[in-house]
Amino acid sequence: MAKPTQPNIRNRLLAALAPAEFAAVAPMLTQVTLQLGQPIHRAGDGIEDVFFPETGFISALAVLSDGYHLEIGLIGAEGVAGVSAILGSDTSYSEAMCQTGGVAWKMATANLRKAAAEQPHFRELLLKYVEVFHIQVAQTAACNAHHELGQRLARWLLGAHDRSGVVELSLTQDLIAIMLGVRRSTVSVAAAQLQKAGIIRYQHGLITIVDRIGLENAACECYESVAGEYRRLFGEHPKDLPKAPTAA
Amino acid sequence: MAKPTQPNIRNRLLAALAPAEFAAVAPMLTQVTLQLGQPIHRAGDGIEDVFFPETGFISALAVLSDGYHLEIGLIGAEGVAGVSAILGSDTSYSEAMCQTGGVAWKMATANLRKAAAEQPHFRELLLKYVEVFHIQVAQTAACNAHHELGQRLARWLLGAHDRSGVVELSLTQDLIAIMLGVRRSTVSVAAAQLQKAGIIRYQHGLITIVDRIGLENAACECYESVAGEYRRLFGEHPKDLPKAPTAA
DNA sequence: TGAAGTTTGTGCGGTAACGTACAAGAGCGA
DNA sequence: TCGCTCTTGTACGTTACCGCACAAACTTCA
Repeated sequence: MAKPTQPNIRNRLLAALAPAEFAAVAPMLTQVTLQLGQPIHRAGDGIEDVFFPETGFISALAVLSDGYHLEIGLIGAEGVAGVSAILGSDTSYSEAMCQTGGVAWKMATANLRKAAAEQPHFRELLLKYVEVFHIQVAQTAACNAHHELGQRLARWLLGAHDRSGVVELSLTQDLIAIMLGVRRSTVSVAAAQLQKAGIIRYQHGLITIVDRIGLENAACECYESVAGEYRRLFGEHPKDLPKAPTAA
Repeated sequence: MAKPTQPNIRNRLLAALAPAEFAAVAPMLTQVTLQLGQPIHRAGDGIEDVFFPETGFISALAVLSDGYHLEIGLIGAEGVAGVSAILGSDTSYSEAMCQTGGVAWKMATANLRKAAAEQPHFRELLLKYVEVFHIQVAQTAACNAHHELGQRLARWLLGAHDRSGVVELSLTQDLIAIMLGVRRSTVSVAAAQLQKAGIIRYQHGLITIVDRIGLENAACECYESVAGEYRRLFGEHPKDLPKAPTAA
């Protein structure tokens, strides 16, 4: 249970490795459970381990000195938390926090570097992931400046749906407001509109995605644009994209 | 004139190389002149060459489908335009455009990869630069969402000052408005306030920084926070930072 | 079943920036 | 020197979101 076998791996970076590469990397992985709200990395602190999520997702957050938080990227089974370590840095510039309960593979930073040095394909994959994550952050910057909250909320829920794989998300509007960098009451209004349109349903910390297509239509282009980059990373066709299931 | 000698190099990434490494890299460099407004990379196009600025600076821009532009990062002599190529991608996700006349060293992407593979210190330096650039983008995302335009304008002017090294910047308010993702008239109001405070002076496409310290005080924390990361990249002490000169 | 804590709805004055329009000033070329 | 173009100032109604406050609804647990 503590050590992975590749057929059971859901993290797509690890799953994309050739069997020989995976065999070399597997002993460095330890399965850990992530709790809702658990801090993964703290801004300015050292990165001891990186995390390859299996289920659930992790938010990367920029933190300003007045305590303001803003999500800059979501990390799920398609990625890894701790891109700074991949690039050779010892400290995390962003805060990383688990937004759902979940399971992840933990790897010590020193092992990550060793593996990246010895497995060229692994290194290339990690760097390409860094690039797509970078694109996600850049798109988020433009999105925050230009798109309305309703669209951004829809976009965020789509990202959370993709990464969690479930239609019922344990999320308060308060938490979402922090992620999107707006007032909680502003989220409340935008969420009410989505609910009125029959796209989502929610009560008391539980959001249900009822109409995935409707949610995609309500979101800005930023969702599809970033999702396309992730598909490209894993060599998927632009069409025939596998979609997470939708509630009745 | 077409080939560099290291003592004359102003680009700090190239200047930081050991003499032997530089000797290996130098034959790959060609000096080019950049014109104001010249596109360096186009979003979605291939990256044929990367550019190490010597003088002047380049903006990286996110572009949305409605034509909206927003600057996500500034690149001057401390960096290189074309981070995607460093990470192994063939296409640029962002638009890069020269904002001032200037000179840069051009290097073919294939040569960049060859050099990075053969010169480990060069590769490490490039990846660490990518990380700091990433920090800059993330900080900009939070800044756009949270700080007022007056502060953001001051921050942007400081970045332009640092990278150009001159106090007289040939920049219209129209261009600055695009960079900051706001109306031109909004920039006009914010710029007038800075001028009234005696911090800058401007007329018809020429902005002069009169009071550098005043500008730093008018800017949000984001300037200092990112500038500190760049100092760290080049191993400078947090204090004793070299400042560009200020107009009388 | 009652109390306490959490989550959400709603209202309201305030404000930064939008969107647009027009006028005035500055520089450039004929 | 006269116009044309580029750049900047300014105005004004509109809007999205802030900042805050309070009530209502739901959940949990004693």
